Amino acid sequence: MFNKVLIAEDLDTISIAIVQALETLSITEIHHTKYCDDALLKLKKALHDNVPYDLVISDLSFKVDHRENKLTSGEELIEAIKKVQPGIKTVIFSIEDKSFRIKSLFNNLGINAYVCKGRDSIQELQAAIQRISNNEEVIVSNELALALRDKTIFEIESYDIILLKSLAKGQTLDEISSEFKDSRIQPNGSSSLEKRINRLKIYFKANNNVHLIAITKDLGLI
Amino acid sequence: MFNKVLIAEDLDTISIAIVQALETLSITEIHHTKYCDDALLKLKKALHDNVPYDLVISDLSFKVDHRENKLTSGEELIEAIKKVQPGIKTVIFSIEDKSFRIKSLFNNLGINAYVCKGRDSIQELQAAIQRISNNEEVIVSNELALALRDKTIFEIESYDIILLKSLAKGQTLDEISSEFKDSRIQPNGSSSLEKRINRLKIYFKANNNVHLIAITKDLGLI
DNA sequence: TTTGCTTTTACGGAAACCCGTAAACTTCTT
DNA sequence: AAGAAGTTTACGGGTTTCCGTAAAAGCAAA
Repeated sequence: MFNKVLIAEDLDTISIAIVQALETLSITEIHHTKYCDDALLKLKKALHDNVPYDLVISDLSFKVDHRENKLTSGEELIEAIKKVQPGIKTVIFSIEDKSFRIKSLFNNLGINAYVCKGRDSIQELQAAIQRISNNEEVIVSNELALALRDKTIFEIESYDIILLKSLAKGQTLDEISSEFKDSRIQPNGSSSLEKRINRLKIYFKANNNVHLIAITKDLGLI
Repeated sequence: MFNKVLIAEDLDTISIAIVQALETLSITEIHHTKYCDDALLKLKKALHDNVPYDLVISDLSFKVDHRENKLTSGEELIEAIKKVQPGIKTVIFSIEDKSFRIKSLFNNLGINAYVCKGRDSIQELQAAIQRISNNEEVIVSNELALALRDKTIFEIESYDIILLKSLAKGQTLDEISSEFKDSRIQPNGSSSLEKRINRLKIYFKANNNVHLIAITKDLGLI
């Protein structure tokens, strides 16, 4: 089992429960931060002092408040952590249940487990930690496993995200077209943009641009 | 101080912390449910047995799972509760921080306090409960108080919400027009709909319909 | 270099939007 | 009952989206 664990979770209510859950796993050193920046700092310090953490458990979204922070999300935090301590084990513990986003967490960040906050998430979290410490393979909490195996999930590129965000900002196709030309983003012909949007509309079963933006916003894609 | 309190909160991690917070206020009877339907049932039972609850603390959003539920949100739960036990005190404890929505909770549901889940929410929750038990007036957790006093907040009617939701569903103005005629919603001329949408676009500084929907979705209005 | 395939771009017409103006209808006052 | 004020609807024309077709450009294999 792990010895030293770092928790990044802003909600006081939740962090209490996580700490309790870890204590029952007889983990001796449990540290907790409410901000991503603090978590990275603690991790660097521990590494420097030769008493590194074995495991990080992080939320995805952190509330913004008066404090200025460099890292504003769990994704950014994990990315930064992997740069300074690539071998560390990571668990995401979040309310997010959109398969799109979770899939990208495994693919892009290489997390070891994803546990979805829910009605029995403490058990799931404990089980996930157990399995990671036994070096079992990547772990997804129950209901999500199915969604992720679904290979039909359309591969949305960052290009599509930029395009959708531009639309959501109220720009016309011509405006987006010239913006893309300025930023050297291709394809940038207004006709190609149309075609790309059309692909998205077909995939998401959207009647028109308004519908498309509503759907992708609901999915948390933009 | 209250004697008998009911908590409706789906996330196991959070409910643990709430229960602990209430225990330190020396509240003797604390009950907890993970589903809105169960909460209403418990409340009815207690009322029938002549040992009613004094206070309800509820989350706003509840995860959907395998179970079929009549009540799917904290709003619906509070509304149902007020029908069977109008005098009961109610607190909403949620992550939601959109002033539009919170304002409507006070106006439409008549809740006694709104506490926003955050980095120091346990203290705030305890303070709110204290104040309610002393019969002090309506309570909003700190940062929100300012937003709510802002009288400039545009009065969005339910008509506007329906209109925006129809747009977000991808319907055209003509489709919405005939739908409104069927549902006896007025005004329903496609020209009037345009005018109304235009008012919203001016208020929200939206360039076009796509932009308008993106903005209002971000605000949690739809 | 040619051939075939894919991607990108261009074009054109129909539909939906955007926006201003004006007519028709309500409602209220006198 | 007539007029004023406000609301709802109709209409017209410019812009943008929407959608099909086709040309141009890029690329790989022969």
